[in-house]
Amino acid sequence: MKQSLFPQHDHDHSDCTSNLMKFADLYCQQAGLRLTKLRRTVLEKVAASHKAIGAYQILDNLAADGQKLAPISVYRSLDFLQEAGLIHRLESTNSYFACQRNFDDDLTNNNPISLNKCSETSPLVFLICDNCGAIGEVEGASIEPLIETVANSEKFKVKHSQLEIKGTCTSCQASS
Amino acid sequence: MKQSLFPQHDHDHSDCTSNLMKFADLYCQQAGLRLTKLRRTVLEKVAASHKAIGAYQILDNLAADGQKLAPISVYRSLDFLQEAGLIHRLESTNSYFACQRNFDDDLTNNNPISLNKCSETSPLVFLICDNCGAIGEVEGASIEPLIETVANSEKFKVKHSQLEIKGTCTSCQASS
DNA sequence: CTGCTATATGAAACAATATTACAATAGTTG
DNA sequence: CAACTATTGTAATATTGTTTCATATAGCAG
Ligand SMILES: [Zn+2]
Ligand SMILES: [Zn+2]
Ligand SMILES: [Zn+2]
Ligand SMILES: [Zn+2]
Repeated sequence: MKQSLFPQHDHDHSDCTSNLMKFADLYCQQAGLRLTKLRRTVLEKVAASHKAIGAYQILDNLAADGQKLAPISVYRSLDFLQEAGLIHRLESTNSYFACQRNFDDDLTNNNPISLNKCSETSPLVFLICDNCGAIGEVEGASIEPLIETVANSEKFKVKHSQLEIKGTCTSCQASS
Repeated sequence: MKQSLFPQHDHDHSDCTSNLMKFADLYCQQAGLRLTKLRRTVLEKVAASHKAIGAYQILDNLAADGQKLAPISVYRSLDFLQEAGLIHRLESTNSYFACQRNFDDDLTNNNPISLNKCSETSPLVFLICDNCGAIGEVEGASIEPLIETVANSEKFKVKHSQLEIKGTCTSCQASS
């Protein structure tokens, strides 16, 4: 059962985070990646909402928790998490959000974790609500052929692509 | 006759710039936009190559010409030029490049200038060579329906979208 | 032309984002 | 344990972009 990319503003987000963290633990373990305490904490901060968060917001956030870090520490964790495909970076706003592609299925069905689920070799497609800040991540498969076509016509060799679509999400349209 | 998005590295770029500046003058005049001396100079700097250039590079560049400006002056000009659709901003690299969509036809055929040629309401699609830095700008029309489809399925109201595709251009593949 | 007004530019300080370089510590392996 | 690699700490610095207020200039009405 397919659920909306944009959860209701008042949904119970604790489910989202617990699933996400559970997935992250399993995924890193199986991929041989070290989700250290710091990296895990940073991921929790990023995953705390469906909005994108800035590096310095995370920094302040951690400071408020009593954990005072230098910017570089946060950036290093963000780099790791991005490499791992657990978070993405919104280029247009210098901010980061947790990858929300449906790992729920894998977890609830006890499927093996798909290691390359969010590999950056497939195109990234994001719907960004400029009202509430929520991000909806779309499976990039549908634009892949189109990108191939464009690239082939120019004999351009594609390594990575990212599509950022800005506008207004359903929830925000309803409450306007 | 359609020419490649990626000109040869050794092409005569003076044609590109003179056409571009001629178009910019006409376009701004007809659109009632004021392409002031400063804005025009900044546009020349941006259009000096098919690569993207950073705001502070432009600043240094102008300083080398004896024109010492504050950052804000450059940013204001860049904002104007972007609003006018004469340049674009690469979000992933905080840099700016001149819009190269074919105005040549209009100029050589004495067609009326199409005022909304590069309106930001249509999707922007860029091919970015990570070797030589050249940008190829693709007519976004082909991905428009796809974006519509994705957005409609989520009842998302699109305002703006930008697709950045990174890889290697033909010229650079040849000389590798 | 003269003064009025809107637009554009100048100048200085500052804010936000990100990186470099090197030291210290923790984890892993033999 | 010793040696090695990966991670984190610390401090300084680089890069990118904005706020604020003052000044200049273009376009226009009288
Ligand atoms: Zn949630
Ligand atoms: Zn919203
Ligand atoms: Zn050229
Ligand atoms: Zn190239």
